[in-house]
Amino acid sequence: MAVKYSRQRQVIHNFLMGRKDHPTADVVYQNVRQEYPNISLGTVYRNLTLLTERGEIQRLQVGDGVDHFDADISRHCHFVCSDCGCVADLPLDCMEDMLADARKKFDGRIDRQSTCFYGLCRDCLNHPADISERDA
Amino acid sequence: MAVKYSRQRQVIHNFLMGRKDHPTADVVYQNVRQEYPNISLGTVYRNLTLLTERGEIQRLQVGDGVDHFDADISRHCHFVCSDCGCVADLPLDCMEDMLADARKKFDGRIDRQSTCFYGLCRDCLNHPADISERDA
DNA sequence: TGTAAAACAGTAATGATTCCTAGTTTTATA
DNA sequence: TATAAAACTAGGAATCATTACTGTTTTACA
Repeated sequence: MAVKYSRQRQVIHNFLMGRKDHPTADVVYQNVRQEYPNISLGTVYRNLTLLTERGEIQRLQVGDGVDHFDADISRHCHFVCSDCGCVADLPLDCMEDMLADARKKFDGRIDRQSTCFYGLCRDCLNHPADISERDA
Repeated sequence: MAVKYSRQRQVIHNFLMGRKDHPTADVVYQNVRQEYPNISLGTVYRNLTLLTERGEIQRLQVGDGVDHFDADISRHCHFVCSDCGCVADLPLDCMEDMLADARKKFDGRIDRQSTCFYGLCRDCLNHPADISERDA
């Protein structure tokens, strides 16, 4: 199935490339809709999947039940705040070594790795009041 | 909220401790039902969540859209086969170093880490016919 | 331009998980 | 042992992210 150009796909990809916060499909939809009012949510999902399959973006599953998308396809780790849910990049030098080590030890083929750290981001550490408000 | 004993919870925990393949909630349900015929799926979910919150098991989100559960709560990586979807343990020595490195570089608090490798398991590598059948 | 393939908008369907409620089990205490 | 409060259960309804379907519009190319 040849891929044809679509304005919608380009707008989606452009939007993603301008963000560093790894938005969800719905966030992409809400934002792209500002400049492209009658794009449909299905189109957003279809193109995010297509771009992912073609390796132009990557899909992140950080464990909050919603897929996030990242236009940065370099190999890097992520951090997810257990309080506010924000997702940030966390580049670590040891990723290559780890992948090599895993390939050495595992009986099978390893193609890629996904590493995610969990904790509290700086903002949530500095504003503990927000946590009690949330739990109240 | 104090935790009271429940037969269902114990059966669920026992079942998980006897498996190394990181079953999903539904697999737990289907199996536990053999010996406990009218346990409900909601009870399975509730107890898996409760056990996870109490740190007696861990929840794995490997990116197939379904939660997996692991009675082994030691720090270890996982491997997920992109073909058959099986989930296996993959212990690596470098996990401690990686966590230390992440804590050094990240401005915030890091509590835990989740690392998952993706590729083809040995069985799927050895039976490439299954792959073409699947795609056909 | 004319046409076939691919993409679209809009909406319905799916499926994992959570929520709800009335009834049951557990546990602490008398 | 009774008993009462708190926690738990079964069963089913509700939620919500994502995918599938359908008739229409774009794109690519002759």
